[in-house]
Amino acid sequence: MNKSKNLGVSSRDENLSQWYTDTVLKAGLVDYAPVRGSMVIKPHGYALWEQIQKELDRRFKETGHQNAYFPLLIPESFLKKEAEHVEGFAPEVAWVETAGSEPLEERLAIRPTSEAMICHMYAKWINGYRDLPILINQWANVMRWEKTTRPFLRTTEFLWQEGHTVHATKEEALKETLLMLEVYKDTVQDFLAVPLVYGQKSESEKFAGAVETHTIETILPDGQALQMGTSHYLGTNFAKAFDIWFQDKDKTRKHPFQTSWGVSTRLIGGLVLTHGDDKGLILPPKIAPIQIVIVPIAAEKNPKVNEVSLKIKDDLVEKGFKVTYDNRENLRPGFKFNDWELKGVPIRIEIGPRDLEENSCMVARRDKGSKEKIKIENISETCEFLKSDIQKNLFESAKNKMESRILEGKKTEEIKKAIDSKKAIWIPWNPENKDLEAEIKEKTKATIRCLNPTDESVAQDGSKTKIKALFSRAW
RNA sequence: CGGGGACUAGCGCAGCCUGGUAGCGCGACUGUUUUGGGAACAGUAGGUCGUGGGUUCAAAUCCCGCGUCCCCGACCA
Repeated sequence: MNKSKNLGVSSRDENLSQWYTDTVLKAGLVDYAPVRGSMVIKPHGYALWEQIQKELDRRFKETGHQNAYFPLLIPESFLKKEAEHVEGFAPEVAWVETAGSEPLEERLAIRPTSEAMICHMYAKWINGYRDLPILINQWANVMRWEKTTRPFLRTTEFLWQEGHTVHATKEEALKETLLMLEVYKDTVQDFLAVPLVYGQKSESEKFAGAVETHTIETILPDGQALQMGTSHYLGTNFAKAFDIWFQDKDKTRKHPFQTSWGVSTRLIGGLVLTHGDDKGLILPPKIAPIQIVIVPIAAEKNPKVNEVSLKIKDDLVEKGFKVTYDNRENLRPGFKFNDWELKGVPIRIEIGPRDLEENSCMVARRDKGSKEKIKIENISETCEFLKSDIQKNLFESAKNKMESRILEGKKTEEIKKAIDSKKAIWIPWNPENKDLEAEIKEKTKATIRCLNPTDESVAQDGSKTKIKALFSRAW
């Protein structure tokens, strides 16, 4: 690679952080905007978000949810109603205090999340059990004034979806919480090919105002965890704070049970960090906005190259592939190969005069870097195979690598060593006994990413437990 | 939010220490030859040196404030 041309990215192994910044910028996913922590999501990056949206939205609707849209601005008094909630978000909230030159009577928060606004509305809408369940999702932007920002992974403003549901019974709400975690898990693993660990959050790590938080996380190449989505069981905490009541079948007035769940553009960050290499992005075929790029060689002198390329393109489009024909005249083929590799396109077809003589073309796969000669009549079959094989290969190799970064330990003393060697580690844990969690964080910077069931073991305080905790540092 | 670094043409950088007419490479544009892993030659265009103050006859260069970014730590989808 010719780095002096400045089209390359830095080494992934040497400095993952720098590699990430280079890659998202040079692959054209984002650009920095003038306000600290804010970014432009450029077309190639936004196309990834659109793919994620499309896939999730379909699954939300299949599970009975509807989309709606709630306002951006939340009166300060609403935000204050749930004590833990306001405390959790207070440091990150941006406020609107004036309109034109007039100071507002009440400050308005730019939503850091929408529980307050949505619960206020739900209180109006819910009267009896026949009004339940309410299963609403919204696609929106939110704002959190973060201290350290990185494109996609943590930005001041970000795009996400937030589901907010209301149920007559606790069982139904708990079931919903886990159902949506399952939807996230399937989408991320199957569609983004990003392997996950998942489970419940500890008390200290859960969402401000929730009873339970369930999470999906991936362990990145540097051994650090990235939280990629959360699903919360809110119990009646918000119903009480926002005065949401319903009259049940037994004629008594009750608070309903709620959930909320969300994933954000951070998913794109996780996708990039999981699959890239020193040439740039690698996109799994299912999410790739461009699955196949066709690069013609010496087409200006050989009109037939153009003709055949376009025919192949049409055939592949007809078969349902997302195909781009790169007929830019001013660039040589070698440049185009590198350019599309940087952008992560999974399959590349090369066609030149030599191929025409043999009725063949070259087909290259981005994940392994290999290429082979294929008869033109077999192209769509080959692409069909590559589409599923690349998807499978990316997930399996990412999964193996992730698993090699997760250790099974017995004692809390093992945590430091694991963290120092860039690993995450499971430790038998008694969640009731919390002081040690803070101490471990102090000493090792590792936090509990999630809790999972395990065989009966001895916990940190010598008690018997059937729970283990995954410790790692977090991005 | 602390500690360190950066900001000069679209991109990457030199110039700053020691103040005195803004430079290099890549890219862009025009033309010709090229095209199977980042093309070659010739010509052309492109800059209020991040921003606001100060010192000076004179500031990209020295001093102070502010902004944004990067790296490393403390807090978080």
